[in-house]
Amino acid sequence: MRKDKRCSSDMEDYLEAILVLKRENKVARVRDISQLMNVKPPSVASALHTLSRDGFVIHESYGYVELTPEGEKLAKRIQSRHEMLNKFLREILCINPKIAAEDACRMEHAISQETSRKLTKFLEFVQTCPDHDRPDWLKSFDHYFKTGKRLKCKVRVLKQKDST
Amino acid sequence: MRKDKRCSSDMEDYLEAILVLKRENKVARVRDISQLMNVKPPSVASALHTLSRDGFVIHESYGYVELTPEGEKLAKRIQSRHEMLNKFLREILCINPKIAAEDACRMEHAISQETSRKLTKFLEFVQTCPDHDRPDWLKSFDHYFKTGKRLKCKVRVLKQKDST
DNA sequence: CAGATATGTTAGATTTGCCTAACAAGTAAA
DNA sequence: TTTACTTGTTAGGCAAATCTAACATATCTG
Repeated sequence: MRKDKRCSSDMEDYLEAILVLKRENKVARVRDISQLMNVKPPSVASALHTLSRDGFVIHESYGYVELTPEGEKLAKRIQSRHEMLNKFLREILCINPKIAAEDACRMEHAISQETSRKLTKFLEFVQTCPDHDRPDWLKSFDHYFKTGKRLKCKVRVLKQKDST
Repeated sequence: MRKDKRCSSDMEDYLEAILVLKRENKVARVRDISQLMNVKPPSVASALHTLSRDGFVIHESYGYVELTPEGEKLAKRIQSRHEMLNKFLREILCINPKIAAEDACRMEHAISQETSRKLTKFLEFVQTCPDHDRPDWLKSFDHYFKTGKRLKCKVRVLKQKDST
């Protein structure tokens, strides 16, 4: 099995932007990418050249930008990491949304597949928690974060039945 | 209050390496930095120039490398993030140590102060958990990760006393 | 102390990604 | 259809970070 092709964080960001634009507008154009990413059009042109050379996009002069299967796969991976990290930061750590978004943007390029998978599972675990709202320990963490003090832990009582 | 001076992730890595070397060997030399960071000595020289220009290190030709107070403060901040992330990845997510180390290395440059603080608190919370070993929900997460199935949750029983 | 070895520096090339300025192509409207 | 406007491309430059090759300094050892 051939290994996944790789690219720089910067190029990953371009792929992600292209995916977003195609979802929102059906097509991705140089101008839109440029605006979304806060770079000038020539930077986009240059990036597209690189991404095209490496087989992640198809782009003919003055045309729309298309993702290759390889490019789409990578873009989707990046984007799902982005969303997952965002959720983790906001819902578990209660980071303010603006900062969470910025952090997720950078972290998505920093984490391994293993960490990505584990974090995803972690979120799933918390979200499918039998508690109607946030699980008990997460509320307890909130309190700990705000006050530095630990709520009395109900679980403790139960656990003691195992020890004599 | 003046804002903290900033530098690139690459330069942050140099600062961190210098701090590590000073801790281990009392002094930091170009060669050691070069070996620790897997770059060639001229790259170190060039980085030291930059860091020196920006007030993070003091380095006279052929001498040891010293951190300025500013540089030391930043280096310590990076390093504590590094350790914190490492711990989080290993102890909460049970990532294999080698991968955890690599991820921590990259993530330390990606997270904001807010995320850093919250994660630190989160770790503290787990580690000061009344359970003798790992808190209940963490064991439960392990099981969830391995099997995809949720253990019956003892807490649930207790919580029900609050309803109705 | 003098040569050999290790360490550090300088010069200059390369890569990546960004920019501005100038030009080219497409689109819309008079 | 010809002019004006928008969009895209090319050329060329800059900054960061890396490298190799060549040179300089320091240190060790006979």
